[in-house]
Amino acid sequence: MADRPTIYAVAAQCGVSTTTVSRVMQDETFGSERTRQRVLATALELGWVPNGAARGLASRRAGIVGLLFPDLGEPDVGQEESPLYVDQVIRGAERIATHAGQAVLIAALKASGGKSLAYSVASKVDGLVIMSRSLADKDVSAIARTVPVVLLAHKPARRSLDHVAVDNRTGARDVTSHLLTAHGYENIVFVGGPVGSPDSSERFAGFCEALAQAGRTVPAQPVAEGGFTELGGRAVMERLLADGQLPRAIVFGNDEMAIGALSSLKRAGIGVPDDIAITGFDNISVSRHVTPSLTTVRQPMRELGEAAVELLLARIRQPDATRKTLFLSTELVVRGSCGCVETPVSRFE
Amino acid sequence: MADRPTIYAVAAQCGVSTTTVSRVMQDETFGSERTRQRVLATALELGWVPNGAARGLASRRAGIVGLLFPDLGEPDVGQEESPLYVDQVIRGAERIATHAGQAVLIAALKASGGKSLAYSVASKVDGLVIMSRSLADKDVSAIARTVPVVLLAHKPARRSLDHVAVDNRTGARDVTSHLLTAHGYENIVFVGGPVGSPDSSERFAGFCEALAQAGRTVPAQPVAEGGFTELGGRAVMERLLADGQLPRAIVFGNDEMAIGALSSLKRAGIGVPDDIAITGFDNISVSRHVTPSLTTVRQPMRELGEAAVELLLARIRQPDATRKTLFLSTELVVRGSCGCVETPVSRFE
DNA sequence: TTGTACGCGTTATCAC
DNA sequence: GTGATAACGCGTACAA
Repeated sequence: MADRPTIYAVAAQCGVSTTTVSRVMQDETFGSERTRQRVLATALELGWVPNGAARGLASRRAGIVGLLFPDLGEPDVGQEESPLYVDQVIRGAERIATHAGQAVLIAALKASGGKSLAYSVASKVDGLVIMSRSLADKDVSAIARTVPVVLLAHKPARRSLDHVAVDNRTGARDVTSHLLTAHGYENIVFVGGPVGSPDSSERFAGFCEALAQAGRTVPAQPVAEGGFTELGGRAVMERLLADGQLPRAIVFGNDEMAIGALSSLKRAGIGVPDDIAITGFDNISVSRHVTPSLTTVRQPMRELGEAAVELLLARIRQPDATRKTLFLSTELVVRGSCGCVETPVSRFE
Repeated sequence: MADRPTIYAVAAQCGVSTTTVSRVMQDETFGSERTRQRVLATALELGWVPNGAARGLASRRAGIVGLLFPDLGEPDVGQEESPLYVDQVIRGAERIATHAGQAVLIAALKASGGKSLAYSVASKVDGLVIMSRSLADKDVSAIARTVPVVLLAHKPARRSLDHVAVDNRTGARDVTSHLLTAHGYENIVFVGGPVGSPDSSERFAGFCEALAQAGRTVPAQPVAEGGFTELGGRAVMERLLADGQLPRAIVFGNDEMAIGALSSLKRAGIGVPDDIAITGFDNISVSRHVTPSLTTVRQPMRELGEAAVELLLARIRQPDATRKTLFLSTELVVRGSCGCVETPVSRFE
């Protein structure tokens, strides 16, 4: 561990210049076969590995891409087996980066104080993928001035940054169309998230598109807003129940709200999907386990990670290319709450 | 993006030496308040961030720890939501490292060709956590000569490397004791994994300990070997069924085998747990969803990641401290297959 | 408290 | 095909 050998030692040992050693290490096809073998052999003999920092300094390339994501707080002991969507993104990013010979530096940013960590990471990498809600906009901007940045699932970026996001609109359209086409429900409504949420309005737009496509009346706005929370979904459902005018189906803006609604309906003795059909959005892990299991829309998190790194690598190669925005398709996950026959959790064989 | 400013630019701009700038960036309490503020202000103004590579080269510290894990191959489309245990390890490692101001570099190593990536990562970090089956032993040794290494869940390390692993023996003892104490089963047998697997023999040893503790006859060896696969578990079960001498309970060396056995029993019309009780080991994600749900032993993957990085940081601080091996406790996961009342998957509220 | 000057280990730019 | 040498940007003895 002490005194690691340097390129000088290797060069001296086998009687060539450091230049030659350096080139042999980088270029698979450099020099005469004899020189190559000699260099490689002594490197192995001395146990020499090129120093990453020195390499990075001289070549101005770290060979590392960074991934910043929001820290969701202390791990929830009971829930710790639930697949966090961030994990999927990490795996996707790792896959593409490795393929391109880049390593991946990851950092979970806490809501407070993640800032310095973010700058620290930024100084060590050739480029950065920043996930939504990891970092304040101004810090993102500052960092983006020092290193290429790709935004992941951020709200529509005003800046000139590359951006990868999910096609919320089509996802919502698909699930709504399913309700319309496969089940022929007449009275379908949409429950949105927080007012002003871009995700929510995109999903509402998709909902409307499906309705229009089917020749139905298109509402001007969501029938209610549930704030994207389970509690909010329950509150909305209680109100709808009180009104006494239940629709035949409800498209919720996300899974949490749908699950909240499910609990209200259960308590009220209303059957799902027989009396009313319910759908969500996101495909969070509990959606599969509620009763009935929730029909929803899956976000392709792994693919998001992959696409983000691909975009980033392209940007690193061509810093002046025009900014790109990529929308990935969602996938309809049909389960029981829409009225389809529930496929049981797969057992064996 | 072009021509990032250097420490010289900042020093010149605010009329101090580079030393002062450097110190202000590292030491929260350096210099007069006035100087500090001036430096910080111009750094912000110029958008200067200390170059990570230069820093690493000069200080001989990268501020990065690496994590090498085996690449499980192409993601399985259907299964992609299953929480991979590696993800848990990553999160644990990330948590501790971040806390210590270190970033985490991750790399999935393919069975073939992961070697060069491993060396590349090794050259960029201050230390490395290497998970079991990521890398050939000789490469681990070679890397360990250039940078501190902690082995994670490796088979008992012959080398003088720090090592974190799971206490298989106690886990197996716990689950066996549960069968003995909580249910009072008389005839209990153990089905092992591949012959020669250290994990399998440790678990068998724990099984025997529990038996001995309860004053039962201790077998010399497992009643059968199922190779740690679902198919193997099924084969073993078929044979036991053919013999006609069913034990009252079977402790399987891992979940896969237990699940294979479950399917055989179902087909044979034997009731679990009423006719025969079954337990597994590992707590893989499907264990929760089979019928009956599988009583098993959870391996604390997140804690493994945390412990490994803690050990690594200690090792980096004190390269010459004596080698440490850490065994983490497992956790008994009681579900339905042992005969306990099955707790339903938690719904809402 | 602050500044000078050297070294960290490699790559890149020229020469040969 | 190969070699000398100047960057690369920062940390840090040492000096002031």
